[in-house]
Amino acid sequence: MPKPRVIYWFRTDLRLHDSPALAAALALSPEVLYPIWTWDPHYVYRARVGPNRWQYLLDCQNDLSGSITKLNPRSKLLVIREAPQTLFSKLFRAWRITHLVFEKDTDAYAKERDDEVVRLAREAGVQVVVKTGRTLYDPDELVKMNNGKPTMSISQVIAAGKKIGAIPRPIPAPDWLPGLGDTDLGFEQEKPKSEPDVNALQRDGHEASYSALAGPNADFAVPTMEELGLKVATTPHRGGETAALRALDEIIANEEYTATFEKPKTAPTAFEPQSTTLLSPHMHFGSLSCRLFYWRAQDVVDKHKGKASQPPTSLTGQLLFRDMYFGAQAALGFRFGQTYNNPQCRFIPWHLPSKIDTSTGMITGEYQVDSAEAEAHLRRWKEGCTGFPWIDALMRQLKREGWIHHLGRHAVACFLTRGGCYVDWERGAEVFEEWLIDHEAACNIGNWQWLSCTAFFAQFYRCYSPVAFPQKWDKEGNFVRKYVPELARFDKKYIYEPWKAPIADQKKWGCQIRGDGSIMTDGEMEVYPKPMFEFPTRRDICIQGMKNAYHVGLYGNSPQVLDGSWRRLFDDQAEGPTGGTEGPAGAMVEHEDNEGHGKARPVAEGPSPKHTKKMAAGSEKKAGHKREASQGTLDGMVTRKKKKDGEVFPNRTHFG
DNA sequence: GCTGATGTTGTACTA
DNA sequence: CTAGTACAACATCAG
Repeated sequence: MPKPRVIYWFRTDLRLHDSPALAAALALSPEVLYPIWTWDPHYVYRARVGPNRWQYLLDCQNDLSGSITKLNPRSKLLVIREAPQTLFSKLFRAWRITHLVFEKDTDAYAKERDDEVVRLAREAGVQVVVKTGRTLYDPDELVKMNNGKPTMSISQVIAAGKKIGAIPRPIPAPDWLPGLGDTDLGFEQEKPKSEPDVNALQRDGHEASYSALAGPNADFAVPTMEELGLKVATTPHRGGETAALRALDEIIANEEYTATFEKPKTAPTAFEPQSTTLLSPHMHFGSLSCRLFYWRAQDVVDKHKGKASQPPTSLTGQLLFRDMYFGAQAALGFRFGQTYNNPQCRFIPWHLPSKIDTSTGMITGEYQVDSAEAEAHLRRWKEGCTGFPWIDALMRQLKREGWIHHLGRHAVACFLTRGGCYVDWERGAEVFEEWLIDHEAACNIGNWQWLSCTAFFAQFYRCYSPVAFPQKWDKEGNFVRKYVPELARFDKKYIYEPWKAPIADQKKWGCQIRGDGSIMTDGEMEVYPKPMFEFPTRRDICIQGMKNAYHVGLYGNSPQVLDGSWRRLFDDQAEGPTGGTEGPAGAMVEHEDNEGHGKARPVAEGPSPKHTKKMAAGSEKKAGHKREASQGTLDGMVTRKKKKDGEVFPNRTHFG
């Protein structure tokens, strides 16, 4: 029996420690082991990735390659520049591969890609070994133990996890690796389609990702930012397993911090050092095993029984939330990333809704500009010139550094969606996807749904104020002073609402408050924009809009959402109709032009007559429900049809 | 099916 | 400065 010739396919597991998949590869006692990375055009052209996350990936790859070489001088990470879907068949043949091993990934795209690669392996007679290692529990297992349903609350995760059993203890890194075999390729590179390219703006140089299979020097080296044509990264955060393990050691060494950590009590205004661990980007790239993190934290908690914090607020609780989002994504697939056709998402008629591809039922990546005002709000939010220093400081930190505190994410997400701009959460999620170094599709999508009260969370009347909230954490405004330096000299009395400062003081402190962000300076004087709306007014409008949408009671898979007839159930100009004229499923709906959409007004108390008149067909009244009792006069109120098991996923459209 | 408590992370006001 | 309360009101969970 000849010894196995193994490809170990690195993806989001850029580490040697606690890797069940790598251990499984070594357990085959291979003759040769090829550690490879496939430079996937999906991430180069289709997924939104900014320079900071690219840099972080390269950090991880360089560190990993170095660590591999330390274990065997005749090995390193081989970066191969072709789509895995076209590469593998050729690679199996060229290197006479017998086994392909990789870590399981339940991300919607990854699942589709891996299914295809597994198919190619079968075709080539190559055995495939897949192991879980990305989450505490296997997300598919978690869903199974949750009665086949997406995990939508932390108690469901804990209950399902109990049924699965103990979270495995981490396994040590290998102390040796087999060497590479012959690395001749002997086949042509299939160049990927570079259009459409959502990342064109991330580059300022010539894009040469696919110059040659093994790179410009034919040595399989990790690319450089320059080579990829990417703009220079501005993040101070560096990736790599070595840095990750060092950071974890430092955190765990502080037993008090580790044992008593409570997320809601960590300051979103803290910087140098931050109040949370900053381990999330390491877990995204797999340069840190979440199970190593879990057990090192849990061991400290066990040692300090009694005074230690508990899930969900503790450190281990944060990891359980991560598993919850992975479980929801694993159950829903691509639908998880959009409201349209997602049974878990409440339907809210946000501004700037996604365009839908009617043949697939998927969002296209483009959106309808139903309101010029909302479009301006989105642009100013993204660029950090809303005129609210707390929001702008966070967005500027996000753009520059690729990371902001979890509660800061709450603040800007609430502000963009249900607590200010009434813009679709999918727009915000796209910006985070582009800029976060720890962008994890499942967690990002889940958190945006949470904050926008689309799924997971529903208390829309709890609304973050861009003034009161940061005041609670940082009375001096030091965070704002760092990231919005033009306000650095303002008195703390005005630091979160500088437009209230007298003109004379503004001049004295070297910054005028005027304009919409398009003017940055005026001679010697700096300029910071006026707030783009009066927040208390907008908050009230948004809360009324949310209340109204909740009353209408549609979900992403409601027939009226699928065919576009939902518009008839919402008042024109009440916050917020989209004013669009194209139905998502191509259904043209009669609809007056929403002229002057700038002036949204709060809807009257309770649902308007329109809602009582036009019920959502397919919904039914909840007789005797206390919500109806409290609104007794509103006889047409519609609520969600109670779903029974098996009804959650109507097989209405085809996916994948 | 009902009730009451709870839900990682609100605000504004009062005492 | 901190603790408690009303605000207006959602979904889930335990019993």
